[in-house]
Amino acid sequence: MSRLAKERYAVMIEKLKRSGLKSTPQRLAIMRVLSENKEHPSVEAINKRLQKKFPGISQATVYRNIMLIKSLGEVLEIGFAGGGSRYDGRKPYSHPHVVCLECGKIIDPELASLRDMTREIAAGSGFEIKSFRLDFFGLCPACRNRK
Amino acid sequence: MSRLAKERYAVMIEKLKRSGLKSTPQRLAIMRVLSENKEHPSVEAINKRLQKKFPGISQATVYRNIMLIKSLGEVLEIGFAGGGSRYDGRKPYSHPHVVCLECGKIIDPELASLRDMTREIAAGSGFEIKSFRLDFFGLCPACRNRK
DNA sequence: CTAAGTGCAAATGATTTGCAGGTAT
DNA sequence: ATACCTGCAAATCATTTGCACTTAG
Repeated sequence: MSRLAKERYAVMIEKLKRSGLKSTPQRLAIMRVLSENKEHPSVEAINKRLQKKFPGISQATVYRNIMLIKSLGEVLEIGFAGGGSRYDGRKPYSHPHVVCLECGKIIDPELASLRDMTREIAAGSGFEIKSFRLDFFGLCPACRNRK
Repeated sequence: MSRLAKERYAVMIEKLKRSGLKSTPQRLAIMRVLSENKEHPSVEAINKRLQKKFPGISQATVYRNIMLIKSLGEVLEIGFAGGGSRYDGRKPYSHPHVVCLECGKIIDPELASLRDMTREIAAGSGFEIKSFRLDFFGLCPACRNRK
C-alpha cells in the first residue's frame, strides 16, 4: 500500500468515524480498494476484487457504500452515458481524464492549460461553478498499435 | 426558423438522402426540432414538442431517429450518468457546456483557453484523441437568485 | 440492546428491441 | 413491390430499494 493510498484510506476512515457511521469489514474493504486502485474501477471491478476476501458480498452493498463514500466527498464518480460508472478514490475532486474508446482504460493526464478555465467560464456565463467534468476520448497507445 | 437552423436542417436532409434512407414525416420533424432548438432538448422534450403535430408518436421512434442522426454525425449526444441524455443538433461536434444543477439549463459558453488542450493531451498521453467532453456544473443566474 | 448494515430479490427508469402492420420511393 | 419505418409492448441493463436477518458500538 503506497504512501498516498494509506493517506487516502486514513482520511476516509476519519470521515466515516466523524459521521458516526459503522466500520463494517465490507465497508472498510471497499474504502481500501478505492484508496489504492489506480484503474478507476467500476462497481463490478470492485465487487470482483472483493469476492476473494468476502465471498458473496452483494453488488447492492458495493453500490450503497460507494454512494455513502461519495456523500462524504471521498470518491469521484465518473459516470458515462451508456451506463457503467467508474470511480476514483485517490483524487476525489474534479480533474480531467483520458478514456480509451477501445479497452476502457482511464488515465489522469497533466493539463497545464486547465488553470483559468473555471474562472473564465464563471465570468462569461454568470453561473456559480461547483464542479466540472473533462474527458478526452481516443485510443490508448496499446490499442493504437493493435490496429 | 433562423438562418443557422435552416442550414443545419438542409445538411441533415442532404446526408439522409445521400444515405438512401427514407424521409418520413416523423424523421423530418425530429431533424427540424434538433436543428432549431437551442435548449439542448432531451428525448422527452423532443417527443413532447412533436405530440402537437404527431399525436401518438412513439418515444421509440424518437430514440431510433436520434440514434440514426447521430450515426450520420449530425447531432451531439450529451449523456449524463444518472440517465437522461440531451441533444445538440446545432453544433454536432465536441464543445463545452455549462449545466445548471438546479433547473437543468444548458448553455454553450465561450472558452478561449480551450485552444490547445487536445493537442496538449495527445502529446502528453500518447493517446490518439477522437473527441472530448467538457461540462461545467453550477447554478445559473436565475437559480442563484432564487436562493 | 438497537440503530446501522448486509444479502437477496424485486422494482426502477432510461433506452432497446421484436414484432405486426404501414408507407416512402 | 419491397425495404424501410412506425407504434406498441416486452426486454435490457445499470442502479436502487424493500425486507428480514445480522452486527458493530
